[in-house]
Amino acid sequence: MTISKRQTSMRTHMCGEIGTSDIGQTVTVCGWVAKRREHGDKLAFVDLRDYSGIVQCVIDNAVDVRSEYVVKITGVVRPRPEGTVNVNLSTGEVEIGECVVEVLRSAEPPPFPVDARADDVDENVRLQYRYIDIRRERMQKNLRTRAKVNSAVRTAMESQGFVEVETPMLVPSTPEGAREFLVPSRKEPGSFYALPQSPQLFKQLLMVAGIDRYYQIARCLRDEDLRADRQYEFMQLDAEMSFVNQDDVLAAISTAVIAAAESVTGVKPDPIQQITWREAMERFGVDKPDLRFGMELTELTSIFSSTEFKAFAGAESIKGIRVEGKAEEFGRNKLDALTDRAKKMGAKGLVWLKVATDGTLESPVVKFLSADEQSQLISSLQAKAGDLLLIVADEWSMTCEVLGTLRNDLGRPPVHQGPYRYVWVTEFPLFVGVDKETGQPKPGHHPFCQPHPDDLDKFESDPMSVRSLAYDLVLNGWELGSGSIRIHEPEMQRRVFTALGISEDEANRKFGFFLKPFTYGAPPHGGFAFGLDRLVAILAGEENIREVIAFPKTQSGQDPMTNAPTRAENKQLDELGIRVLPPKV
RNA sequence: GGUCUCGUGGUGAAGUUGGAGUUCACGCCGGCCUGUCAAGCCGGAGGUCGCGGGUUCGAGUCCCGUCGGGACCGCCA
Repeated sequence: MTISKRQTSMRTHMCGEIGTSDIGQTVTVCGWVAKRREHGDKLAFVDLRDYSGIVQCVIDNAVDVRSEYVVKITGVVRPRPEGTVNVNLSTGEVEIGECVVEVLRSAEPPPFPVDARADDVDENVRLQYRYIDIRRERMQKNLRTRAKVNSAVRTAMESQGFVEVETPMLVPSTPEGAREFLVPSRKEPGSFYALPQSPQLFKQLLMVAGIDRYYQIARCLRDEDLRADRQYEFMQLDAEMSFVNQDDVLAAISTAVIAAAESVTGVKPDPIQQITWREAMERFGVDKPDLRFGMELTELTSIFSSTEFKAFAGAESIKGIRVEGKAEEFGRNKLDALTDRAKKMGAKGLVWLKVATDGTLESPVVKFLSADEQSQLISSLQAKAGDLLLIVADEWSMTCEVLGTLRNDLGRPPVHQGPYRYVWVTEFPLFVGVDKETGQPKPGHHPFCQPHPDDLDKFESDPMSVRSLAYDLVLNGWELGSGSIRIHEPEMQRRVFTALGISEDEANRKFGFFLKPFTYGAPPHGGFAFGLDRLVAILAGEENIREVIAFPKTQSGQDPMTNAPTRAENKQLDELGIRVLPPKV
């Protein structure tokens, strides 16, 4: 026996799908009472809700049904009397009359309105009663959007020959990376599994294992502080491919992302453009540029090559942004706040100039700038009367970073506001910064990432300038995910470990179980993973991934509905060989 | 770990230089009502102002601490 998408033995129609074409039919609908309006002994209106929408049922007022009662209503679809059509309701041209009402279950009054008004309710209360919150249109839509994305991604991956393989949730703890959740072993007290931060190790081993193209919609867990775009557990499209170069991986993932976006918006996004990490930093000051607005960083270093102004003289990099028409709006307080922000990020200072109505510059520092410098500044930034100009002179990375942050602060629209601008950022540096303790370079992505073939000659002489075959996918300034071509040759891996200051002993100790399989014939391979929660949130028009997760945790990592995490029973702890320390005072 | 911010009947808010748990809307309970639709009218119930101290004749309001929510920084190879 098969069952239809909607019809069951208890109902013939969905509430929100009843329309004029059903007029005259006897229908049975099931759902929750959204609203009851009483009009004397014999007449009452009941708005019945299921996930598809709301339909008005005309009932005998003697029937006692109240908010959120679960009922089954059988009646005849009929057009509404003239003048009583409700244009705000998809079913507003019809109603169900001659109703027989069966109460399947009574209900307590809900703690908050089960409609858009609950958008203003304290999120903690919504989470405490999440099963009611999810009855609302917004949550129904978001969770169904999520399902559409998952489905589109699966279809796209499978159509490209990827094989879904499930990897374990109980894995060994790995020394690098994010803090892990640990799971105690009962059979071996004192030993622990970790919950996976990602299936990284396993998917690369699947390449050694000849799976060729692997994907998984994988749950990943990281015990790091939560944010609007971060939860302890989150879902990724995780993929890995053999015998590929970077373009192959980008093409495969682009196909999946574009399919996901199209499944939700109905519009197929343009091919995803690419920029290098260097260019992203030069133009936008961040490695996850938001391409929806301009205000790009303008290169000014050469203008001030022989300047008298001490703050600019000898600076490695001088850049500026033009904040269009904001000169008047930014008084002393706001400018001081911007300067503070820049200094907190480590900049020596922030220079601001305003363009007056006569086109001249106004600023405390203008007297230090030559007429030539001033005019070049105005022309380079294409400054016009009423503009505010912000300039930073510092080391290249600091200059970019500070202005990039100010650009986002001053110009960035909410993340979900269209248009959707996807971009691949490629050629990330292989090493980023230096470990404070060891003085050795730190991996930009992870230590198994393939260096850029054009930079191999600089590997030992100038490691910090070596690019990698690592890439990020960015949407509207949100990092969706990242990936790389991996190292598959032990010689190259040794060079990278050496540059990182990891000895052969240490490498074998930390990564042995991972490195050994590579000696048995590892194909060239690369992969990618991107966060589905973030993609769904943006496509659903939400600013917070909690809105697209059925049962999320609060910022402190708790679930107000289940009260997790809870204290373990002594009996359980005994069995696991665990003793809990008294709370720190 | 840090910065900022919020906490007042079930929900959302207002609450003035510190002066009685005061107010508004929704919801809830009861009554009226035959065309409403986030119905309308009448009546009613419902709060340890997150919690604990302090200042004061007097604290929702001021101070200190604490708990909880949120945003951000650190962190997230």
